Amino acid sequence: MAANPGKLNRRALSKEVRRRELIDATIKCISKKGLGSTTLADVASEAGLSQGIVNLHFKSKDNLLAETLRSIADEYHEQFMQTLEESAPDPAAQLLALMEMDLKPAICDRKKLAVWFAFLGEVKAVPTYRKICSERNQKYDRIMLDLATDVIRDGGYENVDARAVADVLSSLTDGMWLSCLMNPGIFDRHHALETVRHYLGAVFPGHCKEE
Amino acid sequence: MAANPGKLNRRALSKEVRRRELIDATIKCISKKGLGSTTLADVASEAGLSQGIVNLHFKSKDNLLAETLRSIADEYHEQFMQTLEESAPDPAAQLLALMEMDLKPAICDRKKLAVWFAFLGEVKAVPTYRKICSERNQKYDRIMLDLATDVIRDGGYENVDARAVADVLSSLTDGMWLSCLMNPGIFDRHHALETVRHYLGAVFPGHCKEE
Amino acid sequence: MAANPGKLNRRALSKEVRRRELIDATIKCISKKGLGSTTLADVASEAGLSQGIVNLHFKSKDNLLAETLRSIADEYHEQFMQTLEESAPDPAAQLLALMEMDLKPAICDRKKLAVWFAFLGEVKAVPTYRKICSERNQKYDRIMLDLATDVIRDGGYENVDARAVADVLSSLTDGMWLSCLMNPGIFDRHHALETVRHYLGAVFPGHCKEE
Amino acid sequence: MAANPGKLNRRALSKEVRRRELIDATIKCISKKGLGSTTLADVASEAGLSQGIVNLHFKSKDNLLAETLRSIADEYHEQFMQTLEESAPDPAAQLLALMEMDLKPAICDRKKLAVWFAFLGEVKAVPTYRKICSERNQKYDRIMLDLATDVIRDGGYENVDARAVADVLSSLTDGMWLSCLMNPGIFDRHHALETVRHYLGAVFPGHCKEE
DNA sequence: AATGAATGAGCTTTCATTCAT
DNA sequence: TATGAATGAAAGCTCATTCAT
Repeated sequence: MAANPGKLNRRALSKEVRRRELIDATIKCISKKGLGSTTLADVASEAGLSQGIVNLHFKSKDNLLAETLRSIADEYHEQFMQTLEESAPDPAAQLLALMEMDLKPAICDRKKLAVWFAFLGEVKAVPTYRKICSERNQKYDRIMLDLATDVIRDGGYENVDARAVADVLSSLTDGMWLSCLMNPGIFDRHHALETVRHYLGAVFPGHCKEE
Repeated sequence: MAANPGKLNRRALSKEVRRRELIDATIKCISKKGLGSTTLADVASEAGLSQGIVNLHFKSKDNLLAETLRSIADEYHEQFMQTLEESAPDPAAQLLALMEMDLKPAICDRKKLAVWFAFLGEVKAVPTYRKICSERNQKYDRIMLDLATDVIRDGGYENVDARAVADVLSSLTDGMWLSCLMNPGIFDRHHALETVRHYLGAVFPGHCKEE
Repeated sequence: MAANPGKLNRRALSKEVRRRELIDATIKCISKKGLGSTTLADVASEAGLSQGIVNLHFKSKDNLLAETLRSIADEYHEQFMQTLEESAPDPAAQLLALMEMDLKPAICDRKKLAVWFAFLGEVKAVPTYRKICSERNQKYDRIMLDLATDVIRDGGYENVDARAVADVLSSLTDGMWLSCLMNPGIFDRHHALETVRHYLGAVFPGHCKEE
Repeated sequence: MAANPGKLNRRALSKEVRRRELIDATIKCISKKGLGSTTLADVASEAGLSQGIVNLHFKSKDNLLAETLRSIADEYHEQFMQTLEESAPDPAAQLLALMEMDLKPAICDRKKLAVWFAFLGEVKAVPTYRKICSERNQKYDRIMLDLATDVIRDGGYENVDARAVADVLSSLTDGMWLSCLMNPGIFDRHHALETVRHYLGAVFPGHCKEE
């Protein structure tokens, strides 16, 4: 159908590549200067491109920021689902694997966390952000809840509340991330992981022993 | 001693009152429009005063924002210390009281949390903010750690790690606040409190039974 | 007629004193920060008085500046006339005395010259300033011209143009002042005086010999 | 031919040309309104361009002003050097030519002088200005001094001080310019030139006779 | 598709001036 | 008279956006 499908593909690819480059540049800028001080000029300069480039590819700054947030959320989602699969089928192992994932250097990284919390900080004021963030959270909460339910059922922990376990685990992730963001040099990934194990060992003594 | 103490006091007072009004207006604006979209004109207008008023009393916008953050931190600090005193001397009761405090409507309030997280979101980019926030956190962490240590010693929970307990509790607070901020209408204070009790009941079964 | 003449006098005096203080403060400020950067707050602060004081005594900033310029011009005028009298009646001696006066530390002083030239710099844009400055200059030019005419007549320098002599002397003053203003540390009062004598010795060899 | 030729031209202009236009507009504005009353809006409007244009090309107002001063100094420098060359090799002729140049309508022009003295007026307060102005002056003083030395040596005026001659000539220029600036309508270029000749005739009777 | 000069709305900040005390 | 908090107009500057090339 197309006169030059190869060229079209190349073009389409190149367009996607540019968007990727710009989003990456945006992440770098926000991490360095904060959301409030990041300008389109900063982003273009970081990407080694020209002034008007962002409006060309993203139409507006608001759009670029929303896409950047979406991109971060998507990236996390991919990691999350992959971890979930790889650690199947034992729900207890899955829970632990997910918590470990949240502490992996690739995810629990000050630069990325800075961007994530920068957007979180505008959540109440920018409905678009809230939608993206809360959708993400609800999805994971649901999965964590299911896993906790399975562990309880399989392990005979009838008096443990799955909802509470899921909430604590979610909170632990948020809390550890904030700690990592705010106490650079002090925050200890290893120690954080032990805290997670401490909690899981306390509620599921048979399955998750502290090391 | 002073020639005209009454007048002096009134003047000094009035200046402090103005600053208070402007900080309150700032909090309202940030909560409504976000940190990035709050202008000095917004603040002045919210306070019912004129354009130049903020620079008159705070010298610069940056300074106003830092003072606002400090004010929020101070307010929390007061509540924290008061709660600590009122619930003394039982350390287990104190721990629970502090967690309950964090869920009090006056503190776990979307408006205030929005402001708090707005500043947190800029923490990596603005050293001033990080200093204020991390000082605050370290202080409370220390107190929570001491309380947990006391509970463990008094209750004979030799195999429980006080550090881990303190970290989980800190994380729980952050996690619940984020949940409150992001899921208006869904977040349930009572339910959150039960989650806290669920955790404390798990680590300190003799002292903090779930209701 | 006045109910309390003593008090009225004191008031009148004090009012004049305040104006004097404020004009002096203005001169200090302009000399330090320049005409363009001097604010009423600077002036009030320099005078150790409060914000609104200038508008109270001078009605407006423009007025303060005009009065300041007038004050400088008046001060110069007094010195000029006194020098003229004291060196009378020999016109050649008077000419030399006036030129020496222009180099006196009290007049050829970087601080005062800075203020004088600051106003001169706005002469084209501010008619008020031009009026004050050019009236001053015309008057002195006239006197210098008369003195030169007398010297020429008395000394038999028929082929010397009095007009030209007066112009050169006026120019010399301006040029030396500019030199003093721009080359602090390098400008040499003594040397400048010799330059003046060099000129006068050249046109009036019998009367003004170089030393 | 083009749909909007004016607009097209605007964009096509080189960066250097834009800067030139803006400096010219600045000179016009300062000459009209004075240094203290010239705003960036004035400059942009005078250039027929938009508000933000100056900050785009000059980064700041201070920078624009410094560049403007430098441009004026450069322009004078070019004229000076050209005159020096064209009137070589007779030093007496060169001296006279340079003085004549200072009185040329293109240089002894109220508009340009207003700008020059506006900057001079801020010299003590703005070190940048002083540097530009005093560098300029020192260079010309040096050249005048050399020329005077040559005339003295060549003409056998052993008892004339070259330094004094150079200083008088510099002062004459400044004085005549001030006179031109302050006495519009009265100042007479021809008469001023005669004053110069009067002086040169007095010190170098063999070389520079009055006409 | 990409550039970057130009725009202009909107921001922070300064400051002469006013006015209740 | 004197104060200094408050005003509000006007300034310099930033930056998202546009558009001719």
